[in-house]
Amino acid sequence: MSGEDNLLKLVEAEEADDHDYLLQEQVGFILRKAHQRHVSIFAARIADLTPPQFAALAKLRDVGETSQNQLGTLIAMDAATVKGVIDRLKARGLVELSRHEVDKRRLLVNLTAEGRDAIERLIPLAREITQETLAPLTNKEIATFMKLLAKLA
Amino acid sequence: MSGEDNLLKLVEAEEADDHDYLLQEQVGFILRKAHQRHVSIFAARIADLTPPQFAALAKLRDVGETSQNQLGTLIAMDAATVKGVIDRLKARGLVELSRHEVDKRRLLVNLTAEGRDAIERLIPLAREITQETLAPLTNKEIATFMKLLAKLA
DNA sequence: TTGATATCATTTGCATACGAATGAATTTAC
DNA sequence: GTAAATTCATTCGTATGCAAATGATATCAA
Repeated sequence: MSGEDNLLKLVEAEEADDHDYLLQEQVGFILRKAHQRHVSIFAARIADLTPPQFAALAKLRDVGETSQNQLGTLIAMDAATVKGVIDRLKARGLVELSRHEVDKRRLLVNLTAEGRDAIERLIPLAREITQETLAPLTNKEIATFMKLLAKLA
Repeated sequence: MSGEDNLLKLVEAEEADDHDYLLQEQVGFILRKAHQRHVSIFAARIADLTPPQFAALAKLRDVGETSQNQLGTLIAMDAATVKGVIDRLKARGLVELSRHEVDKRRLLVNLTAEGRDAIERLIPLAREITQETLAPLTNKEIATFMKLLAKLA
């Protein structure tokens, strides 16, 4: 029996023997590998920033000053994770922090001039990263894939 | 202009103004979110094991005793990462380690009886995790998606 | 055979990622 | 108006994930 038959079997929820559970056909495993490949492509093109750091800068460019928590929501990071990311961007002078004047719980984050320069400079590279990540697909496949992937995210 | 128009624009490599770079349309960002969602589904169904730990056990079940390095290759983990995963499985008595008799560099990893019981018990849950992860798609969409995702991984 | 390479594993350092607990500030409910 | 609940941020602990450096062993090549 071929791997594709196994996939079909699983999809159709037919009986599947426990002894032919194949890790390499599970969506979670392949999703993890696809993500790894993307991160590797990213690192090759943008060496001095990680994808989460880039995401924070790109989103700040998009929405302007926001609270750390709100930024985390926008880029799908929990509070603990976003704190680390912002701390490191701050240490490098790419963002600046301030307290919200009315709601004193909130920590406002904004791009510095240097941070704005950096993100503007990096966006063309990010477009190339997207292209390279999707390079194994035709344009038509890309459109299909992005539509389906979005449903899973 | 709609988001889909932006996507189309990007796919077709037409000119794209730098001021409308949208993070939430980039494949890397959505891939990261889809992966996060899968991990969350996994944790809800299998609380006492992480996806990488499960992958190690499932692959050992598949191939039998192997070197730590080889196992890492099979489950797409570098040497440093796989060491941590195996150490934790060993601490819980799910795998056992031994030295290769001929090649003394190699550290052989194998399931214990307890490890084998665990993975056999978990495989049905893993099938459910796959199903739930893919639940937003129809069967036809699943087949398409898995085919395209595999090309990117 | 021995010197250069390559492989296997380990360790260190850094960066996500998230659950859980905590404290401060705000909002809601009554 | 106050007590309860919620929100925002921080901290801690654990677990990937990977680059780089190191040491031990094995293989290759001259």
